[in-house]
Amino acid sequence: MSVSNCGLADRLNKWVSLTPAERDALARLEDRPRTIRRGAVLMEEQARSDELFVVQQGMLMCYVLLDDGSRQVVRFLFPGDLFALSALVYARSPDTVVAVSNAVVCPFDRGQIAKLATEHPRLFSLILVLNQIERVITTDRLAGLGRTSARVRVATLLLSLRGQMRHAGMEVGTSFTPGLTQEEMGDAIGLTAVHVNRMLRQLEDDALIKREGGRVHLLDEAQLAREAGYIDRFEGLDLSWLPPGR
Amino acid sequence: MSVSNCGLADRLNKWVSLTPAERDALARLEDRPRTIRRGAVLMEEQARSDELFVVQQGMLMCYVLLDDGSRQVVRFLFPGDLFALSALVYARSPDTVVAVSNAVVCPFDRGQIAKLATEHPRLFSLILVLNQIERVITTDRLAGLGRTSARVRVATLLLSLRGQMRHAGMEVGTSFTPGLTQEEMGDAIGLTAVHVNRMLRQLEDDALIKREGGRVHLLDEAQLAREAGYIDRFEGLDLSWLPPGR
DNA sequence: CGATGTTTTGATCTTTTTCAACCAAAGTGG
DNA sequence: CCACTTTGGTTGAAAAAGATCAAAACATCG
Repeated sequence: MSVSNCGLADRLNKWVSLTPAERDALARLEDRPRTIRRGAVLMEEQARSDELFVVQQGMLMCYVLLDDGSRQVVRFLFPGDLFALSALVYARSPDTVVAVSNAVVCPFDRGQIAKLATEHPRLFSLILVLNQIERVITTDRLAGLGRTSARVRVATLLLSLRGQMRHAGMEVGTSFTPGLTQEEMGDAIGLTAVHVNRMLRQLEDDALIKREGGRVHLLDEAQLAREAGYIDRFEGLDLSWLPPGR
Repeated sequence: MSVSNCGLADRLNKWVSLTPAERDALARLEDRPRTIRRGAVLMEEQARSDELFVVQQGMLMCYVLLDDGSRQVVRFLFPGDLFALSALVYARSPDTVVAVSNAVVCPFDRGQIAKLATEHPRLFSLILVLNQIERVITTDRLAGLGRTSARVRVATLLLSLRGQMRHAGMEVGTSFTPGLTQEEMGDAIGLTAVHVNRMLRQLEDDALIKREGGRVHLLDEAQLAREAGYIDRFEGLDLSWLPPGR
């Protein structure tokens, strides 16, 4: 059981050393794995739902549709990510979740969270920590959309996708496969597919990246990160305040 | 003590009926009120800090500065809001916090949160709930920045500022005082001050709003909300899963 | 009253979108 | 296995949205 299935436990165990009871509790969140195929919609915006999920394998994305038909991708999900936590607050999902690649997700009941809250204060605290990290990442993206150029947004997207994959335990070196169409990229960073294409070409002409097939090579990572002002929000955490594990 | 000081307890008490012990615990978070003057910087981006805060009175904003000197306001704070929760994860603040009006805030230690986690599971759960609401609001803003026009963004800003004020227990009817310069508004919605001005004028010419002094009247709220696709994220919560209070 | 900061307006410039066409790769059905 | 459709990528030209620059009008506050 405890072999790396790339779920939540492995993610958390990098930060604290989980007790056997805690491992058990986490395992219970992931005891109903569900396989979904690329392109499948896991949850529709506005649909009733009271389940939360852990991603175990693959890549998914969350988006909202605006009145004029345009789409905004609000988040990409990778193994170890929790999602649909909004079910803790709203009866209807605020966004649509779709699988970008084949994937495995594990639904679990809201009641499990209440149980964690009373029986495993440290685990529950870690969920708050995850939430907090996400919030900071989302505000980084907010600043990117509000105040940076198309070129910088594309560079940032590449860096952050790779960063997320790395943190999810996928093997990624200086080259990786985003697995997104240029349209999807554009919807994530507020650009048209056409303009994403031009910016990718520009980055390639400037010898910052190289593309072949679906693969992207980051040729000058330092320069990219400098231009993008990219900060890895999974680095340098300080969790010394956490209550003891049970 | 329990008279409405517009702090966290009053906010939470609208959703659940707090036990005496819970009220006590919350009161302890707010036992060191600090008064700050309009314009004062409460916390600098990148500064070390391990305190969290509750807003008791007034209005503050959080922003980040980008490399090119531009600014993005990421959040406005009102009475009852928690902030600097990022201190639970990072040793350095990701953003700058400044008072937009004279204000009263209450700092408290990270350890208090750990204590809540073990002793008051329901309160701790409610903090997660607050966090979740914020996250959804932030993604709404993300979609706004990525995919909506300047006019819509200005309309949304007005509606959401008023919404936040109302939820903080301030008296606001169809007219209210944003208390922001047009530059600050622009920095919140990714526009220049000049363009904010033009959009405000346009909304006024279309008889959707009226301005006098610092006051804004929402003349046709229904139409504004329709154009903006505005959703009040403090409405319609479902907190039935919460563990019992202690 | 002078000094400073904010709002307003016009003119011009830049960035990004829109529209349209074409191409390559990958499926699909016969 | 081959036409055929579909999907995604690429490029150019024109249009639109918003930014930038500059100046003047207003406010506010010592």
